[in-house]
This record gives sequence, structure tokens and C-alpha cells, in this order.
Amino acid sequence: MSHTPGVRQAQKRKTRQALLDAALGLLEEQSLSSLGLREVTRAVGVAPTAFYRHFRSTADLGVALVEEALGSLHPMIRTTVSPTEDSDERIARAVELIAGHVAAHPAHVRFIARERHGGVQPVREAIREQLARFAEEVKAELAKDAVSAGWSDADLRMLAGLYVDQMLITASLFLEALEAVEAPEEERRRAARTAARQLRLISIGRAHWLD
Amino acid sequence: MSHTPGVRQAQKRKTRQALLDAALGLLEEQSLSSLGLREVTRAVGVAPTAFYRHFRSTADLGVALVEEALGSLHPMIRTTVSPTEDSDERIARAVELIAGHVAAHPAHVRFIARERHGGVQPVREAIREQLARFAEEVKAELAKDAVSAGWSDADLRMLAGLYVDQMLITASLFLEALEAVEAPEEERRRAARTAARQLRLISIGRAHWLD
DNA sequence: TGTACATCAGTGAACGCGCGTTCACTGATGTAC
DNA sequence: TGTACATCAGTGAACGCGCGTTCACTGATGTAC
Repeated sequence: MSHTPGVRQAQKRKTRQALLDAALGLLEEQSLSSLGLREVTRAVGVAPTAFYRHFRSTADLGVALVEEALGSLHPMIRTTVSPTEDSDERIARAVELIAGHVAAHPAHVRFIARERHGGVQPVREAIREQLARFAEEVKAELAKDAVSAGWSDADLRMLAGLYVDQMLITASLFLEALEAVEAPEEERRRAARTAARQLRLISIGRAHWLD
Repeated sequence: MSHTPGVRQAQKRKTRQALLDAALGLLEEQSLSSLGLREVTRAVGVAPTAFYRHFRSTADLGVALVEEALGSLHPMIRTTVSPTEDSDERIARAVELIAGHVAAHPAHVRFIARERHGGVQPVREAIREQLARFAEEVKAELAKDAVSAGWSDADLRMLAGLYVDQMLITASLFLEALEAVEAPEEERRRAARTAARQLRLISIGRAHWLD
């Protein structure tokens, strides 16, 4: 075993990931600005000082969590917005995609919703940057659509921003449904119907924008 | 002076308000879950134990701040949405009303944006309740409008929610513009234009909802 | 393959500090007569 | 109006506790020859 290179590196990655996972778990019930370094290491089972081998501070860890939560989402964005099928069909699929993501990664979604306007500046900035990238990508997809013919750059940007904000609102809605004490499944369906309606209204506004 | 009744009560109110004001100031750069009771009393210049004469905890103070920030906003909501003039004119007026509110009360707006999904459950709940009241009020105003003829209750509710969310998004946008290091006035105008466009798109979607 | 040295992830003791909460108190304000 | 007593907003000392950070360390892993 001592001949395999990278054993040390692999172990380090593992500890780092354990710190990220533990922090994400603790952040379900508090915000980053009150998260203690000792809390995190205690949850992992390492000495408090081990934290410094991986992150400068909890704010630094938060920035890493932003990357983990949003970095892998870009491919999904593209496929959601890309203009293919019937509008109502596409909306239903987009809403279900969001619902599925929230169900699969509730802690990540909560973290982003919470820290987007939270008390830690570098984390807010990291989220802002990722969402700006999303908006750029959505805009690029929208531009390909025939419906967008004749749209100004500013109008496309506005619509892309509206879609990104709506995506976050919908995700928050599903998260609240997940947390509902009674009848969470009914809450989930209600959230899906509301989200679909809102996207449909935006879609209609889009179709008549240049009237 | 000793004959005037309510001197003690007036002084108590004054101290309570000083605690609220100091907390709001401190919350510009941190979130409620990391706000310390001693920080607040230090900023006011009273003993830490005086805090308990007014609030059970910082969470309790947070709930009071929600009331302060949103409680007085209900009349404004009504007038903003009420169907009177030309649509573009009304949109421009609504956007400027929001911009004015953010400029007048930036700390309150930041507090609501931050704690809406923050780490303190009773405060989240208080904000949720106030926003639900807003949505109800907006829905009642929308129902009066001729454009809403034939709309289902669920559709009206959806649209009201969309407007309330959009109001918060716009307020956040203006807040970011205020914080911009360079050219905040240009940022403010950019935010106003984006917000107006988004409201216009929603307005168009609304007009063609039953097509 | 074996040896000697370098690296570095994780340790554990120690520190000074500010925290929330308790308690008995003080003295101005309020009330009853 | 004056007096005797009650109320209660704010005080100040004290407490135990967990925090972030420092430091010199250990011992497994990695590297050079």
C-alpha cells in the first residue's frame, strides 16, 4: 500500500469532504455567520486545528460550498431552457427537474437560499457570480429561440434574470413543501402547480412582448 | 415632572427603541443568528441585563424588527397595485415607490431579505406571515381590476405571489445598487429599467392569460 | 530492494476573550390614603 | 399637599462555557539515491 502514490492526498480530500458535509448538515438549522469551526471539526471527529489544513475560515468553507452546490448545475440549466418541445410540456418538465433537484439536495438548496443575502460577504459574492453565469447561459439559450427574434440585448438579459430568479423562488417553494409538517406531498403538488402557472404567465408575456 | 403619568413607561419605550435601532444597525453586516445580546446593549450604552426587560432573546427582538419593517407597509401595497391609470405609467410609479422605500429604509429592507431564509425560525415565520398578508391584499386589489374577469381564485393567488416576490427581488436589486462602489446612481437606473421591464412582461402575460 | 531524509495532515495543550444568564441591588416613578 | 409603601427599569458582580488561534509535536507517506 505504501507504494501507491497519492494516499496522503486522497486522505486529505476525504477529510476536506467530511468537513464540507458536516458543515452543510449543521447549516440546515443555522446560518454561516454563526457556524463555528469547532462545531464542524467536532461533528467530523478531528481536532479543531485540523480545520486550518483545509480552509482559512468558515467563510472560506462557505465559498467552497457555493461551488459544490451550484458549480455542477450549469448543464442542467442549459437543457431546461433549451427550446425544443411544446411550451406547457417544457414547463412541466422544468418544474419537475427543479423539484427533483430540491428533493435530492435539500441542504444545498437551503444553503444557497439562506446565504444569497446572508451575513458573509465573500459567500454572497460567490453566489452572485454563479447566478450571473446562470443568467448568461440562459440568455444564450433564449437567444437561439425563434420567439426571441427582434429582442434587444437588454430585454433578453431581463428575461434571463427573471427565469433565474423564478428558478430560485420555485426551489424555495419546494423546500418549504418538504419541511411541511402535515401533508408534505400535497404541499409539493401545490408548489408545482403554482410554479407551472407562473412560468406559463412569463411564457405568455414573452410571446406577446413585441406586440 | 413627577406628576406626569407614564414617565417610566415612556423611558422604557425609548430604551426598547434604542435596542431595536442598534440591532438593526449591527445587522447591516451580520445575520441575526450571530447577533449577540451584549453587542446590542453595548451599542446602546446600557447593562447587558437591561436587555431582558424588553426581549426574551435576540430571536424575539428579530420578530419585533419584522413587525417594524413590514407592519407599516400594507397601505403602500394597496396603492401600488390598485388599478387606476395607464399600465406603463403605473409600473414606473410602482418601481419608483420601491426605490424610494429602499433609499429611505435600506437597513430594514436588508434585514427582511437576509432573514427571510435566515437561520432563526421564529423570524422566518414572522416574515412568511407578513408576506402572506401582502399576497392576500394584492390578490384582493387584483380581483377588482377588469383584467381579472374570468380568472380562477388559484390564478389570482399565483399572480399575487408573483407580484410580491417581484417586489422583493426589485427591492434587493435597488439595495445592491445602493451598495455599488462605483456609479451607484447608474446602477440604480439600471435596476429601475430592469424592474420596469420585468413588471411589463408580467403585465403582458396577465393581459393574454385567458387567450 | 533498502536506507536516510523531507514533507505535511492531523494532534493536543494552552491562551485570552466575550458570551448568555443568575442574582440581589438601587433609586426613580407610581399609588393609596 | 404630604407621607408611607409598592413597583420595576436598569445595575454590576459573578459564573461557567465554548470560542478561534498559536505552537511545537508526531508519525505515516513520499522521495532521492
